[in-house]
Amino acid sequence: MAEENFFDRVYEVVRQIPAGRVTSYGAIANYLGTKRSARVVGYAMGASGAAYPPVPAHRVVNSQGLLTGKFHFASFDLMEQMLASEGIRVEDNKIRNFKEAFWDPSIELSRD
DNA sequence: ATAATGACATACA
DNA sequence: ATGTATGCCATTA
Repeated sequence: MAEENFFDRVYEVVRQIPAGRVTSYGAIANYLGTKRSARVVGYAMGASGAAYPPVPAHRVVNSQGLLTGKFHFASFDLMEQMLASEGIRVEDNKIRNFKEAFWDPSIELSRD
């Protein structure tokens, strides 16, 4: 078994994302202290399919609010479908109210 | 151990 | 604003 410690960190944070909110890979990486490893966060998401409990990877987008990982889901529409189902407005693979729906772990999880 | 890849981010033209 | 280029960190081959 590989050291999924880092992945576990990512999963744990992503799991704390409340419904109707989204965050960016960089924000998660920043919260973990490895803000440079935003790519690794995305990589961890790819392995999230083998993680349990499953993580709401659909709530994780890039800094532009773009659904870059939708092509990695079971179905392309699945990601935006989930987001739309939680109140997230998605237009052209991008989150419209991204600024409103953005959820920063380093802030939200930092409130005592 | 080295090289290549990747669901990102930032900088520059 | 858009496209190209480079950097970063962890995983896989």
